[in-house]
Amino acid sequence: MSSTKLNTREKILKTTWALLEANPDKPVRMSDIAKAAGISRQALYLHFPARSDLLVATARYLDEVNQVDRRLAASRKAATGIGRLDAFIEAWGNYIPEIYGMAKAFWAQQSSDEAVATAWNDRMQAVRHGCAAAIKALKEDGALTPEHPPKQATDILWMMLSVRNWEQLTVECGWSQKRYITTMKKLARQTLVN
Amino acid sequence: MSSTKLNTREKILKTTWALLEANPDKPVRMSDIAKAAGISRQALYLHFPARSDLLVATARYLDEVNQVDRRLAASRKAATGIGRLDAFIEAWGNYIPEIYGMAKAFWAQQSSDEAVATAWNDRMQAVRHGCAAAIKALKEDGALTPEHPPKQATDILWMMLSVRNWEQLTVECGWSQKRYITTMKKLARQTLVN
DNA sequence: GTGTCAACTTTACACCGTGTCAAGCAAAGG
DNA sequence: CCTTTGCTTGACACGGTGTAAAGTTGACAC
Repeated sequence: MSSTKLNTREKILKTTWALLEANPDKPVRMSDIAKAAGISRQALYLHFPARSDLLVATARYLDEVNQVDRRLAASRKAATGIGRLDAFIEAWGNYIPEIYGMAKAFWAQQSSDEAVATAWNDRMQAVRHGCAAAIKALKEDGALTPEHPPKQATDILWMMLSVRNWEQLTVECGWSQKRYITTMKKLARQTLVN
Repeated sequence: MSSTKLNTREKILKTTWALLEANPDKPVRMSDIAKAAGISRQALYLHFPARSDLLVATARYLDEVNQVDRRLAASRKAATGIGRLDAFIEAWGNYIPEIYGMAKAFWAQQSSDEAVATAWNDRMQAVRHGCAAAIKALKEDGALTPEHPPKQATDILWMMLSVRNWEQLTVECGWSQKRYITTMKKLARQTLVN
């Protein structure tokens, strides 16, 4: 069988993610992975030159499992107006909570290698891109009014707290972050039932 | 001088944070810290039995620097209504962005020790507590209407994305997370200018 | 002065996880 | 039968953490 190597590689990736998922708090050692996959530690290095390569490959492997390409495509070619929002929720709704779990597990791996961080940033960026595209599309549909409407103070607080995590999304949506927060503060004062 | 040891300890903590801040992407080694502080590596272990202890101590040290206690107190005993929001913004406004930078630097240290993770979780929790208290207080003041008002789709998307990060806050504010998202989706459909 | 104690120094080393090197082995396929 | 492929075992170098032991310096007590 010439596909033995491919099978082993697949098995390694599967096992790696299984271990990461099972221990989202502790770094998983190469020897642990080898043992769980039923192969020698050296065979691991035969397939992946370094631990960081294995981690990056596992991240890519998860893209397939989670059909990220399909989601990206789906959220791009969605209908208009309310249909767009439905499509967006359908495409990303269950993936967004999951990707946080994955990020946590990879974070715990403590790889100092930049490739691992980059690979993961790319994945988070894909989600942000998807969200930004959806918002933009809704805006173009006229489903959103261009000005910020009055908001409740809770909303403003939520946004102040979340804007840091999603600063890239803010930029992609064409909102200046600083100005955004300032506006939020101002609106908070205006809209409070004082 | 009997305060030599205290001075050295202070110097170590200061140096450690300086190095963390300077390299928020790379783990800082004990030898690096010792060198920067102008002492031997062993002196470090004399003050802090392990690297994780030093990291935890540095986190606590930052609490003092950032006057977290004062902020917590200030956001608790604030005025009512609009004054509360002002007090909240004054107390936490500049700290919240900063704490993300700190978290990043500590995250990069790749300490597998649970104490470090716990220490940092506690700090993030303190911020969440502060926010939750402010929101609750505003609610009690009657500054917020009890029902969710109509929202723009952007708001809902923001919240859907941020709710994961701040699930604890959701709980503390007495909101069920699942129900929150469901409500958000429903409101999104209702309020879209379709 | 002498002695003592505390803070720190230097040197050396054990441990652990990553990554490497070398030699061997079993099975598929010409 | 012989070669190639995909693995095996065993040994080891390296770097960073943490430990152990003996030596040095300076402040203060008597």
